[in-house]
Amino acid sequence: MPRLTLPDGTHPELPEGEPVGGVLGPDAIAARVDGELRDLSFVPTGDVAVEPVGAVSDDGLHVLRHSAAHVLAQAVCRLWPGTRYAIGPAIDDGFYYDLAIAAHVSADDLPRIEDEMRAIVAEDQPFIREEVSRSEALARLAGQDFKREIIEDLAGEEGEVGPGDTVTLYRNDHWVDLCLGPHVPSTGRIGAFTLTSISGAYWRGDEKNPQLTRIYGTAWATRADLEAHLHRLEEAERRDHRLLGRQLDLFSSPEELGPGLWVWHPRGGVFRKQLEDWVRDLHLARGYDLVVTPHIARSVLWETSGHLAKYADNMYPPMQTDTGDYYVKPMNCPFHVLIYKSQVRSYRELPMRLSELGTIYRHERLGSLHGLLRIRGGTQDDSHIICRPDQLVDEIVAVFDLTLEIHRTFGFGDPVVNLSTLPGQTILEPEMAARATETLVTALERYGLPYTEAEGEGTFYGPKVDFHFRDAIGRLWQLTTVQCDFALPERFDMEYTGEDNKRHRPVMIHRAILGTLERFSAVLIEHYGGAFPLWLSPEQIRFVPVADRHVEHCRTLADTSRASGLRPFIDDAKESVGKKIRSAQLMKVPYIVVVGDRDIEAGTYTVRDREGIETPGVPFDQIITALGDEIAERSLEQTRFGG
RNA sequence: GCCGGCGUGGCGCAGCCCGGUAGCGCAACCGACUUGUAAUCGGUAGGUCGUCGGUUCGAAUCCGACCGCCGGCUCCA
Repeated sequence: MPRLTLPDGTHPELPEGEPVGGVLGPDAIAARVDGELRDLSFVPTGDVAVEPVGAVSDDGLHVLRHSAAHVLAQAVCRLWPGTRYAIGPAIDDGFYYDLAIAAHVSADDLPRIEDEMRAIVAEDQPFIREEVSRSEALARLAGQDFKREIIEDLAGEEGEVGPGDTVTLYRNDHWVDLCLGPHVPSTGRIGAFTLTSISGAYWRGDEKNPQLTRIYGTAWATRADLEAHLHRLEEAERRDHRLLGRQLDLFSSPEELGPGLWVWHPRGGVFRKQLEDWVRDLHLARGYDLVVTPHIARSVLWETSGHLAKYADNMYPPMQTDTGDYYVKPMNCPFHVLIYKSQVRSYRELPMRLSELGTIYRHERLGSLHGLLRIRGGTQDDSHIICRPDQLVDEIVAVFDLTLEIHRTFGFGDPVVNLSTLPGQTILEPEMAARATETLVTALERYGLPYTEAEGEGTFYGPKVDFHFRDAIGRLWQLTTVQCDFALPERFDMEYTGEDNKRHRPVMIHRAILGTLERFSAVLIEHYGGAFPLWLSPEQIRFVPVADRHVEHCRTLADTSRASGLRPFIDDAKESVGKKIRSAQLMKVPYIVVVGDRDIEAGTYTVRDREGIETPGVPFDQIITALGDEIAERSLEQTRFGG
């Protein structure tokens, strides 16, 4: 009789041939047996450690969602016999299944599919695991050519599953799928789910392969969890920068401009000025030099840099002119190299930190464009640090430090750091590649940053470290990138004269901390839900005259505010006070001051903040001082005038 | 780029399936009210229905091409 070890330390014995589920209680939907995720129906052959897996755990949700994916495919097969099913994994927050459906199915059909899924859940069909030979699996899944391909591929893999080996099938009712499992014991355990969207996806993600219909859904342990999740989605929708950008009159992308290109309106422009001035000042304070470079350059520059060889797909096509072909820049680095090379450099000049808010154009795939997050024209806070090899680690560590300082200012959570190693296609010699990666690792360890490795995600000229930051509603955004480059100095034959009076090759660090300002602005808008901290707010204080006779007084207040460096606005529309308050709130104006007879007489004012909290009797210079302080501190909280 | 959905005054939408020369709300403008913390009332103006072509006596509506927007195309049974 197998002897079990349960998490509570007890060691019950399990009758021979009995499944582990029997001892795990009613809440378990799966089990962890000696660390492996298993079905409740798993029958141990010897002594094992067993833990119950409940639906609320990460493991449990994964199992639940994977099972829901099966039910989805099963439902579609019931509705449209002849449907071929490909893959249906659990993903973050949900699941999907890729299907070749024997009919044209659109979003309108989702409720129908959902109803069919509910029927299957109501039937409470047991999930039955079977281990069968490959040939039997092929027979059982006759006509399922995607499954056949997977089974045939498995046969080709070394080790684990050789030819003739068994594969696992899961069956509920008469519907069979090739699957490793595990699954919930029966369909009745899939409680709270809903289908969310439908779209196309290629078989195995390759556009040369046939296109399948992908149906997405989400599943949770309880209805309350599902609803909370749907709420989070709504919250994300409310924060959508494309929507807020229009509502707050920040920017737009008129069709005449072209896809992925944006114009910034006055309100967006003043926001960007604040951001840009601050970033530039910060760089100057950290020993960077500001440079300015043009938007286009001759093709020879891009030949030397290697962009034309490796990056041409992402560049706008060349323009022919009387002096040859010119390309619009997709990166700033070659220009900064030219600045470096404008003189003979001494070791004493290094590190040289060249910084620019450089506008670049990339011909991104049409379908990948997305608001300001994925654009074809944008401005990077781009710097290139050119240094001696022995300065490299210190310089990278300094970049990490600046990165964290900048992101703390915006109130992001702790970063998730990735080290991306080189991709297959690179212009680097293997030896240089190894050195570059090693340097980044040393810097990460020196600064004490925990990181995970992402293989092959680096750029064509070097490996990189990326920082992802968590926003106010828990989403991660990749913002900062730091790249270590031994290739461009070589290609451009960059040199400096060393202490030994000999010529040496410098090393280059590419880094963008905010990334693209457009993209970063979008992230900030979503992070703050459009309610910017005062220092970034396009409009900082709005004066609302109660009647026409108060407009003049508002002008005086606004003038004083402006003279103190604030951005005021007077709403003298012929509307009710209530209406004007409402429109100010909708524009997320930080402070509203209603001005009427009472205030003018008293010489003090009532301040209303974004929360709608009103504080009466505040002297005007106190308002000015307080807002000045809030701006100077770049505070993330509004001033409480009540004390 | 590929697949699917969508494209109607500045914005959000109805009308399209079952062709017969466009409608609502907000915003804008004008007028009245002169107002005290999230929408005062009344009126006016504004669209050749993304573009081009086709079918038809007649097209926002049907068909085709193009342009644009949205979602997806990585997470390996």
